[in-house]
Amino acid sequence: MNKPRNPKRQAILDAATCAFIMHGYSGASMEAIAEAAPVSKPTLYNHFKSKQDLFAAVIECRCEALLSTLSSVQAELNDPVAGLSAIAGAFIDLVYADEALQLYRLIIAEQQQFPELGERIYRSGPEPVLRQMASYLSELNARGILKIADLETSSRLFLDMLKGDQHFRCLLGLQSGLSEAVKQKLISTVVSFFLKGHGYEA
Amino acid sequence: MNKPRNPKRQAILDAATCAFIMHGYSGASMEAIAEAAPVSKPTLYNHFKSKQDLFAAVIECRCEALLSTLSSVQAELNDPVAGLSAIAGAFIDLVYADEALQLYRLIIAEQQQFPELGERIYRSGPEPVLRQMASYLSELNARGILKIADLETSSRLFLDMLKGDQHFRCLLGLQSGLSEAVKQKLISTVVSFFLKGHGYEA
DNA sequence: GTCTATAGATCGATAGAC
DNA sequence: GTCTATCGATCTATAGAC
Repeated sequence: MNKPRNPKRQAILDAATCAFIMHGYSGASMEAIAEAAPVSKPTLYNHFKSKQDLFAAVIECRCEALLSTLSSVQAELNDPVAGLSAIAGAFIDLVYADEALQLYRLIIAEQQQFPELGERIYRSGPEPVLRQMASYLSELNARGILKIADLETSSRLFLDMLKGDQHFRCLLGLQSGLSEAVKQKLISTVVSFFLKGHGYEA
Repeated sequence: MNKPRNPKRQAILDAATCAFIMHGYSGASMEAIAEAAPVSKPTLYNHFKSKQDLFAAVIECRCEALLSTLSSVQAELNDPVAGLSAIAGAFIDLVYADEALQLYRLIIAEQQQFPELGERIYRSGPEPVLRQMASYLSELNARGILKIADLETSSRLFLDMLKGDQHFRCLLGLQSGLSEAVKQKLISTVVSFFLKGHGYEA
């Protein structure tokens, strides 16, 4: 449908992404987006038939960009401390990234205006991560390293501790991310706590 | 400054609260708020000098309403399972309440427009809860029931597990809250996991 | 204090020339 | 496809009568 390389279209998408992130859906005007692109309004409406259409395209684009970083986490199976730490590190890098935080804000903000958006995002973002985590824990179970009864719940708790209050503080603008030192401390604390809670002896 | 009992002012605040929650700051119009109150626009501008002023008043009002429910959690000190479960239950009731979820969405959404808002909310909401939690854990330490090295971190992890992925799903509109059964299961899982992770034997 | 009426600006979206 | 110019609606905020 869309020509893959259309510089104007991409310029519009970039300007719109910036505008929606900065001012929200209602706060961003098509006029300002066209001016920032920079194209005229009719050109804008040539590429996207409406404001809603443009917004959907922006969300889709951001989602793909974020998910592409998710794929390759090589998880060590013999050393659960190293394996869980690697997963934790990748997860933190993903959800604390500036672009991710901006996307979080935008989706949560417009959930009332676009009810189907939240579900689509969750299915294509957090849910795959949860499955990947449960799958890794299942492997640890199979090797007799851990004995976890409820894989999904344990996966959730593990990720929740990594994306908890600190993440909320980022969403509120109290911090802009996690320093490397804080990140490493968080990972080691959560991993050791998680393993101890599941009866693993180091 | 403000007369404590002003029915019109309260009607405006109620209408504005509803409008901001439903459509966000930019999406809610002073015209619609005045119509819903119902008062005329000049009356509205008599009570609140601008849209920003009205928004600040709405946030303040909601914050007070939510914090008033926070105060009285009687924590059992001899039985950590019962004590932690009580705290967990109150915390869940607080953050999963419809009004709280709506407030979360609104604050996160408008963080870019009102940068100081996030900090004020955090200082008057999550931070006191964190202190209360740390204070309780400190008491358990003093009685020799637990041996927690980092009270703040442990408090955070405990609360994070209660307000994690499920809370995020609520913010995205995938669920409207927690059923009583899910809530009880979450509490018992988290409490036992937390105690085990800190070396407590039941 | 409260209303009707409206100013002044800006919004999303479009018509028509090139 | 891209532009200039503009429509019709709606927005925040205010002037003036009661």
